[in-house]
Amino acid sequence: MTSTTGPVSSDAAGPVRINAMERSTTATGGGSSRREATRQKLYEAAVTLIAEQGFSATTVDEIAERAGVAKGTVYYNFASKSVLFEELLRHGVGLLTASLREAAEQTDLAGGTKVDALDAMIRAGLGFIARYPAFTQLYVAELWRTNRAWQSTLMVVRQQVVAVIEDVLRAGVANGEFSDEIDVPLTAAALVGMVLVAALDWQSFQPERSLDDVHAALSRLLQGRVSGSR
Amino acid sequence: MTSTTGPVSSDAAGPVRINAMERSTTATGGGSSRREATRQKLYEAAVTLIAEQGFSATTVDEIAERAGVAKGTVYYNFASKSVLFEELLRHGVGLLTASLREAAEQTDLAGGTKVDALDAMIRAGLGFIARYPAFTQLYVAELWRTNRAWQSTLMVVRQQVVAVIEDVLRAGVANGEFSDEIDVPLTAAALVGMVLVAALDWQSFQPERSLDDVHAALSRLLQGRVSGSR
DNA sequence: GTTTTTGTACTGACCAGTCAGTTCAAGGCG
DNA sequence: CGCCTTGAACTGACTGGTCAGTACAAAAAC
Repeated sequence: MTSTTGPVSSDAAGPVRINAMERSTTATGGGSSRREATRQKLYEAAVTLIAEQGFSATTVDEIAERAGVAKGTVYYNFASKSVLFEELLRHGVGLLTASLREAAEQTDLAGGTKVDALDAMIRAGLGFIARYPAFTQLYVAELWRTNRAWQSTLMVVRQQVVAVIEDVLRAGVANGEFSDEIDVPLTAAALVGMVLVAALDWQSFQPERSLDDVHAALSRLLQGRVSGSR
Repeated sequence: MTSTTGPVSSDAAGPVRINAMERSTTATGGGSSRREATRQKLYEAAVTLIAEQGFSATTVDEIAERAGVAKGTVYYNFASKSVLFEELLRHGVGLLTASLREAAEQTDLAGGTKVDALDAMIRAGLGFIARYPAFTQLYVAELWRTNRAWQSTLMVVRQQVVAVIEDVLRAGVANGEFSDEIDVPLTAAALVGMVLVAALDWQSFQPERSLDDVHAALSRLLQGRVSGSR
């Protein structure tokens, strides 16, 4: 019921503000809010359970129980366990990319450099991970799996995240702020990894640190202020 | 049978040089080589299957079949599926840390700086991942799981990897090469993440790139040569 | 009166772990 | 050498349990 569990927290009683991806809820365009509330509860329950145990080890009965809902309801709302998971993934990644893109845009509007934009995106990424740790865990754990039914969903979802960063890197190269010798895709992947792993480590092994601490450490690394004492 | 699958390749016909952890193979002190060969086959089979599908989705029957061995043999050699997995983890991480540590030492002996050492470790890490991609996948996917039977094994194993890097960072701070304001644990985690994620991305999504390419990109990032055109 | 949820019961597949029995390899012995 | 013994290593059918997904009648909710 409480939030802090996943990327699906929005007030269940309020109007629907999910980034639309439903097949065709109803013709009215609003979508039944009762149904939507149930889905939210299922997302929240599923995201934590799957993050903790993995997809296969998590049972539909568990998800239903944690969501406070009958098992039949799960199947009334989602075609299968896998479909529930895929929609969860898409939903969460939508939130993440929106957050990153917004951070980059804000910096642009404020007349910041591209380094500033990257920095702001690091902060936004950390903020997202702090708010939705379970989702992040699940994302990392499933992203590099091959041989899985939802391979294609995973590819799409990865590309969305990386693309946001690649855009900023390319813009920086174009305006001369970054070396034109940087490898855009690899650097983007490395940056994602840096933030992801540092943040997960932070959450799992030293949760007492503040977001600012973590941000400062990563920012220093990004700007090459590691070598050179002082 | 071929290697390239996991951190468990050594020639099965050769003398036993496994990092010892056997209960009490025989009194002769050598350990049955037949048994050891079977274990190797099981490790190899398990590492790829678990990397592809995850621990829970991989069945003991599958592992046995891929290893060309009967199911009972798995249980003759390992107390349970989880134990097999834990020993696999420990074995692989042992190889990784040895490789990292060696890279750092070599640099030291050659009179290199600590930045050089980090650079050499990045290269060693990339080499390891290229040789044992399945193990790396599995490591990343399982490392941040909570609520799991092998929590403690995971903690130990993580600490071993991070410690190698932290040591170099601390040495660099001590000799004035690095700023004394860097956050050692966080920076170490970030570096691990940078290498891990960039390498997995490389393997999964742009395998045509050479190790040198990837190394160059990460090295540039490490040394802050991203900003500044040229 | 239509949509959504509930609760319970059921099915069929799948799977971790077991165990009684078989094979292997190495040493002893005639 | 060929034969036997012994214990370690291996086998694979079997068991007990679990779980995804189904079915459906009755109750809420709207």
